[in-house]
Amino acid sequence: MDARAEILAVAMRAFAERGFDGASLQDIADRVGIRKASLLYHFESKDLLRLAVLEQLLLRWNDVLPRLLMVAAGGGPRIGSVMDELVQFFSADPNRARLLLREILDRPDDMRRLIGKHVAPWVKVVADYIREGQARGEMHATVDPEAYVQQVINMVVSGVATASSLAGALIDEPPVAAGKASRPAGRRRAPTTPSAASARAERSGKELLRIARESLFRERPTRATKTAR
Amino acid sequence: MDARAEILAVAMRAFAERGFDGASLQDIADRVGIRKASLLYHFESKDLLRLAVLEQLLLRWNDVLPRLLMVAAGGGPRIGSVMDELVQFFSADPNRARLLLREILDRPDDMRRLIGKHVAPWVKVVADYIREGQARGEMHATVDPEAYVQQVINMVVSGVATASSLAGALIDEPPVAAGKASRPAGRRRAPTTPSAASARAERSGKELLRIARESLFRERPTRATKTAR
DNA sequence: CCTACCGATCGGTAGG
DNA sequence: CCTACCGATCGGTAGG
Repeated sequence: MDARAEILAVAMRAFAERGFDGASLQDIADRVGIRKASLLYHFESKDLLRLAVLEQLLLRWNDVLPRLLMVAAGGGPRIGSVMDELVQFFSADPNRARLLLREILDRPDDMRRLIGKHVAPWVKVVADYIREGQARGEMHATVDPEAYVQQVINMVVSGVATASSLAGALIDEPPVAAGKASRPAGRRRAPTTPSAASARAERSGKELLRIARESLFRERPTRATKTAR
Repeated sequence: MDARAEILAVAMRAFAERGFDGASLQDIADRVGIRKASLLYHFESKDLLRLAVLEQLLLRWNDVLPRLLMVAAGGGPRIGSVMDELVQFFSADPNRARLLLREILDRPDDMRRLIGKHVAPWVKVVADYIREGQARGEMHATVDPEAYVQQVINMVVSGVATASSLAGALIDEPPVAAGKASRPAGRRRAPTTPSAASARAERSGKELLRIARESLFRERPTRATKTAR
């Protein structure tokens, strides 16, 4: 593999998991299998490495953006698809969410500029789409489009980034099947079986989508089966 | 002021703003106005200082908890008040939200335990309250109570922590009055006037409350005018 | 609470 | 891409 690409991948993980200050160049170099000085041959400084990691993340985001905007502005009446696209991007690699969140905490002013430049434009598009939906009476008139989109983005990014701690601690596994496997009665459960973690993530993700939907659309989005009245 | 209390306050700010690794004992000591060695006389190690800061945060939370649980479980039908209590706690000092978010990112396993111990119990209470509301037909039957509360907590904490970057970049100031002050036509606006920032925060916060409400209650929360059925 | 000091590690450079 | 090295800073200790 291209050395630069491998360094970027390793650095991405390191910055996302331990933070920019917590991750050392020595540590990144070790994981790549080169000397620290060699790493600094490819990236002139730690800060330039950080910027390259961010740039790479933006590039990947630009891959899914066109699809997202087509779904939003084009024919499809499914704003749910926009959400799906968003959720999938960050769920595909939770370190993307963690990295962004850390950058926002570490360098809020820089990130405000970056978000204003790379995110605000398509948020505007989605917000306009919502305004159309409001005009057609499909969406709640009380929705504040920009603020709504901001809250949804926040929910998705932060939700993915904090899922292991928040969902892991607050959500029990779903009942699954009644008493299938014999779980020893003593302790509550294993620290976290991967399957249990994903079950929690699913419950959490389903609720996220429900909240986003229910707070946007006026009626059940599924063909109304003569609700009450 | 008590030296320990002053150190805790300064350390809280430092850890929240720069992260545990990014904040140095030297820096904290300087801001307190003592020597680093003196700081380590009050707190045996940097890690114990971190734990003391976290403990202090939990103590303050325990101050508002009883009020919150009374509102939720007691007579008041206002789950909105629970939200208000939550929002107010973190808005009163955004560093509380930043610190918690950083700890979740830095030590997810530790925080999962801490949340399971100190947060899960009252989440259960609120979730039970929601189940009652569902049984009475006041709240959507599709709500997953635990997952809902988790998402709302996530929204509030992350929302407060990232407000300056996310809301700051995505939300324009509200129209306020039409063309009251003469804003020079050239640049878009000042980097961020404090009043503009708070206006954004208000729009963002209002929408957060709306989303939480609309996705929970079946009808307009105002007195049901003979609900359907 | 201070002065004085420690080994370890940090990001980064010189030179090949 | 490497070896060899740098000054600065880190958390922490000894001793008063």
